[in-house]
Amino acid sequence: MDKNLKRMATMHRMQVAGLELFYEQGYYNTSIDDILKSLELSKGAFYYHFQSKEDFFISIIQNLIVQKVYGTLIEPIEGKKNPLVVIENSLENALQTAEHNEMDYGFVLNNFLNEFNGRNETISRYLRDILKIWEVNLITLLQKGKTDGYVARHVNSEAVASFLISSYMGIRTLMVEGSASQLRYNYMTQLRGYLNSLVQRELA
Amino acid sequence: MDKNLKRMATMHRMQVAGLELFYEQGYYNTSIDDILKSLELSKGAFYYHFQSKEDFFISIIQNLIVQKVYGTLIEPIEGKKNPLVVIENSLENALQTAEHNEMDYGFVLNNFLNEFNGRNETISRYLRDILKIWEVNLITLLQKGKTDGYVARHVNSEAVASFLISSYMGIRTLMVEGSASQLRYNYMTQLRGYLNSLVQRELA
DNA sequence: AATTTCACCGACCAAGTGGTCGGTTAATTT
DNA sequence: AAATTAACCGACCACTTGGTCGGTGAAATT
Repeated sequence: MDKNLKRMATMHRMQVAGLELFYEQGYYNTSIDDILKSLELSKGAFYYHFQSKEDFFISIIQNLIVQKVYGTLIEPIEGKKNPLVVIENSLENALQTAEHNEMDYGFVLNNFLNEFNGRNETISRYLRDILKIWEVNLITLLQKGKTDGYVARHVNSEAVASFLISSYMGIRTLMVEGSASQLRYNYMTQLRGYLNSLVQRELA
Repeated sequence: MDKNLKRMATMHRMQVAGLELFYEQGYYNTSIDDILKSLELSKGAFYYHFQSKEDFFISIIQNLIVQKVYGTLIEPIEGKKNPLVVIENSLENALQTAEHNEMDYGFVLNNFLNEFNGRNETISRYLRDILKIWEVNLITLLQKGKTDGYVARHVNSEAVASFLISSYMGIRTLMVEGSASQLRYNYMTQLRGYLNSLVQRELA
């Protein structure tokens, strides 16, 4: 049991350091030695715990990236009342967190998706699955919003979800270059305008 | 003169092959040898024409990427009449082109921006400059649209431009994973809804 | 005809790359 | 106390990387 704890602790340390470097420098541009150097661990330790660099990255996806996306984008919208308000708040919070992170390199999922798209199908699938979960949650929430009278009937929930995800991924990339606060503010004004067009109006 | 022609021709061949491979596999994941192999040229030829891999990529940006972005996104909107219609058409056309490209790996600018963000400041700047040109053109167009009575006065042109760019970059990333046609269609419906909220309404 | 220049060749280099493997050490089991 | 095992070390391997450099043949200059 104590053994298992140590094992888990070391693996976790590696995963955390790995995600940080992969996120900062990219997967292909980060060597296993880079990660090990920052931890003062050896190749032996790495290959004792993980089968390969790819296997290592997949474990990072499953253990860290999934939770990250869940925590910031999915849990905050689960089973809440007014979808449009909830979505607006979740995105605003996510952007604010990013803005205050001085080492921001963009939306984790988007960056890795971009790096692996068409180059590593296995990893791409894992990443796309997470995005899919977000998408499904958005769609479900919007549909429920219709029956609850918050969202207009004519709204195409799938299309709205894609549009929201797209715009969020894009603005996160733009924010990396600086003037994040201004971009966030402008983005939110436009997002509010867009969301407003989906509101179920009172019948006259 | 004839010499210069040959020089230019070889450089151009390298740049075209380079862009193709960098776009497909990423910059860091593509070696100079990869490019040379596809051209049956040698290292000597490469370093005769270019100083380094980075120098080579910068020349690709200036000679190919700039034109690409200009042709698909900037020229189609320059000096036209109704901004909202023009923008809608330019984005729809760009998405259609991407959709019919069977080897689509996303929006060139977005992909490279992602790969170099925070890792190579020199290259990042070149890429951001191109994006900036697009942005400025959008803003100018929207402002002119206000004086021409197409765009509502209250509209924040900068914010709209950022929002449009964001959403476009995002949808292009999503389209890589497949079902491009459905995504494009859905995106366009939402975009139209959004653009519609910017229209200058007739005064009653 | 002799010389210089252009465009290119390809062997070579140091510095990495992901991955292997025979140890070692401290803690558990027996 | 002896044997086993989990966790880790670090030298090593084959291979790839970006980049260098002394050539070479054909074309242009002289």
